[in-house]
Amino acid sequence: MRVSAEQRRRELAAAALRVVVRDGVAAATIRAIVAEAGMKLASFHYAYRSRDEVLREVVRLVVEGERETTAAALAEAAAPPASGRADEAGGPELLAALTRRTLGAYLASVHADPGREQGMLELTFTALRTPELEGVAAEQYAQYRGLVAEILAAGAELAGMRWTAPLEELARAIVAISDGLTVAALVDPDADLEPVLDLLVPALVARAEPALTAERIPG
Amino acid sequence: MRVSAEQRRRELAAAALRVVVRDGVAAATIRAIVAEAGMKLASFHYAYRSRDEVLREVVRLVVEGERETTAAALAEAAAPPASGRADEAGGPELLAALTRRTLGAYLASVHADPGREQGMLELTFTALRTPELEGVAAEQYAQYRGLVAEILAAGAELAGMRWTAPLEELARAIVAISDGLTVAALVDPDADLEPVLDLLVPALVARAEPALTAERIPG
DNA sequence: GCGCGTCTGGGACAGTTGTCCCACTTCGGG
DNA sequence: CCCGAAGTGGGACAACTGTCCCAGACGCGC
Repeated sequence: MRVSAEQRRRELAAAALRVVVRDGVAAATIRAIVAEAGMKLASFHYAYRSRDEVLREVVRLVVEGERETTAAALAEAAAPPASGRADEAGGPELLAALTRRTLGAYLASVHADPGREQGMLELTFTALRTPELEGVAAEQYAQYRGLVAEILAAGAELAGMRWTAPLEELARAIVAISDGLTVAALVDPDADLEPVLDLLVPALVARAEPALTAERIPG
Repeated sequence: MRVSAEQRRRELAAAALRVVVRDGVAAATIRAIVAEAGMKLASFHYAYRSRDEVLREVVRLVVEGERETTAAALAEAAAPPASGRADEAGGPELLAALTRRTLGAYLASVHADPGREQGMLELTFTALRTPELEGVAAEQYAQYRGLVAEILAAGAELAGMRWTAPLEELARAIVAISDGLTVAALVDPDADLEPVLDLLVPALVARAEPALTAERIPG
């Protein structure tokens, strides 16, 4: 079977991601990657120049994946409104519920597939230690913050609220909180992190106030 | 020069820690460790059975180090009271300042020596992936939480406050926050994390109330 | 139909790794 | 003083790594 180099690149990157998630970055050798992809060793250097290059691609792949997950999450968050929302629940309470639910969903995904987020953090650390991957980690996290900012904006709109702190600032805080929760969930999968969410979510929502909608301005 | 096996174990563990901090866990090969310690390769297997065994020892070493750092931090936190404290500043404000200062000091240490905390996280992740190191990560974080709980108790006492949430719960949250801030500082060393602290510290202090001291009970 | 460039297969290479071994040195107690 | 045990030195080993090479097979455009 003959496949284009571009197709091969994608398959190899996907295989590399699977290996990283399952066995960790350290185990993601070129041989392990091509085996996962069901290819021959030589095919690798036909598609990529080096191991670092695949890892860079993997990070890109992951960020893209998060983007899709985010989009899905946003759609889902917008779904349950049918049961009546903006009028029934107050803005702040709704925003808190949304924030809470989103963070909770993320945490559930970590519990469901711990290797995934651990692999991501391992990738980040590898990038930080590898000169050839300079800037990859920073870029990865900039993307994360951008995604979170989108979610924040969407959530506020949904709840009829307005953030009183810069979105980038809030996004940075949430990304940090997510990473912290991730490590906590990885190290101690049985721990109940709900109280931690209860502690942190209000701090976030405290940075929002009811938005003045067009309907309410006339008063 | 002839040294005892015990001495050699300590020196090797210390050398291993230096390598992990400077070059990462992946670079901490047996040869790199003995080179760092200025020993011969054979000396290693005379002191340790395997690489995993040193890593386990390194984690223990690190936790001990954190314990000392913590003790020093507690002493320092107790120092500035000479300028008048409990009476001058309100309990909640003081507790907030203490919390803020402690987290800030930790963050400063990450900026001062990024490799150290990255190395610690790498060690944790390695432990999570290595069957021979099962339980090491959980133990490491249990110790962390214990240390933080001590700091919390001391801080509350200093400020004449009382925590209204279980100490273990608060400690878990703070450890998670610290990890999140660590990753943020590692990935983007130039970022200003002060606003994030401003956001999170009040959430913690909100779980404290003025303690009823003996002097105030009579009323 | 066919030639040429694209892609594949298998192997080879040097470097590095963890582990082990055996001859040697050095010390401490008799 | 001297012998046995504790500690040291240097090297060897197989396994594994990233990288590279070259002969061959395939498919597409002419």
